[in-house]
Amino acid sequence: MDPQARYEELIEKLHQRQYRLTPQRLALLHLLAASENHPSATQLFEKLRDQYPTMSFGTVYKTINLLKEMGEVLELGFSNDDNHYDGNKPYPHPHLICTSCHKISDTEIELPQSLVAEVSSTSGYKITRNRLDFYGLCPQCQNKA
Amino acid sequence: MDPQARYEELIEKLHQRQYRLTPQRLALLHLLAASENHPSATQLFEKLRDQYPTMSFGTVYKTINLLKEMGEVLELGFSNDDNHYDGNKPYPHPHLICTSCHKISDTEIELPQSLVAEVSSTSGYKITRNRLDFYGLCPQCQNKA
DNA sequence: GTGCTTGCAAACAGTTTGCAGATAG
DNA sequence: CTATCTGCAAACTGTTTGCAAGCAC
Repeated sequence: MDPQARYEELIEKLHQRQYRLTPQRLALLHLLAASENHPSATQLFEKLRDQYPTMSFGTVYKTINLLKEMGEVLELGFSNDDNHYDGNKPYPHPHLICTSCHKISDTEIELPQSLVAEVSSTSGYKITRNRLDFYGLCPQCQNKA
Repeated sequence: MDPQARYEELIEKLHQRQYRLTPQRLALLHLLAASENHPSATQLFEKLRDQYPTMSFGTVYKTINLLKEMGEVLELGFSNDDNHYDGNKPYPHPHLICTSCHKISDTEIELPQSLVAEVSSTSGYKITRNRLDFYGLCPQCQNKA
């Protein structure tokens, strides 16, 4: 989705729930609406601090958690690394993660729904979401080697 | 693989690298060789403490990290929850995670290799491993509802 | 004006590290 | 005998929480 349209959509959704649209929140929404690079909380914090020198991690996390509860941001959690966020496509989708430069990209393909159905029927689980990550070397890092 | 056979295989692999086979390590290997329930470090620690009251987290983690370096244990990291381990099938394979009772199970199906090939060719990545988790309600938790 | 939000600092949880004493080989 | 391992405690990192002051509405 177009980042600007997504930004306006996020504002509208916060407004509907009567959450306050502070300048700090608007700036964070703007970053998350264009988050195809899947930034971490630290990366978001650092960009926001340029505009708002008093910006704190607490504020970043509180707003992100608000959006998570609303289902409007996808959190990609890792055990070692810090979490990364996608506010443009908040629904589960597969990712490519470069093991050298650590960048996170979307894939062009989706997890086939038939596979989900097969797992559901063989296991008896009522499957609600999934997480699929591919780890490897991105084209640029292959050339560096 | 049969847990007893896997246990002996792990002992042999540590022996080959001239790591010392302390009683604490053997007990941990024994648990990990039969880890179809994907225990966390805390769960492993608690079971080990029954046999070795002086057992510490440091020891558990140090041995797990040794096995990780050797590629003999699969670590399933989560951002909120603690990490879980599989020493029986140390290679990547899809998991089912119950969102109610939080148990982790293996699936009967594998991620199709054709899908990996497709992602690799459309993205140009040299893919080395993957992670696939399905979240949902297990059959038992569906009945409780 | 009201009460949600910010900003700061302290708390928190899981994991890692450092070091002295213990022990496998 | 000696290098590695254990066990303890402190350090570390990313995230969460509590509270007083600030500001959106």
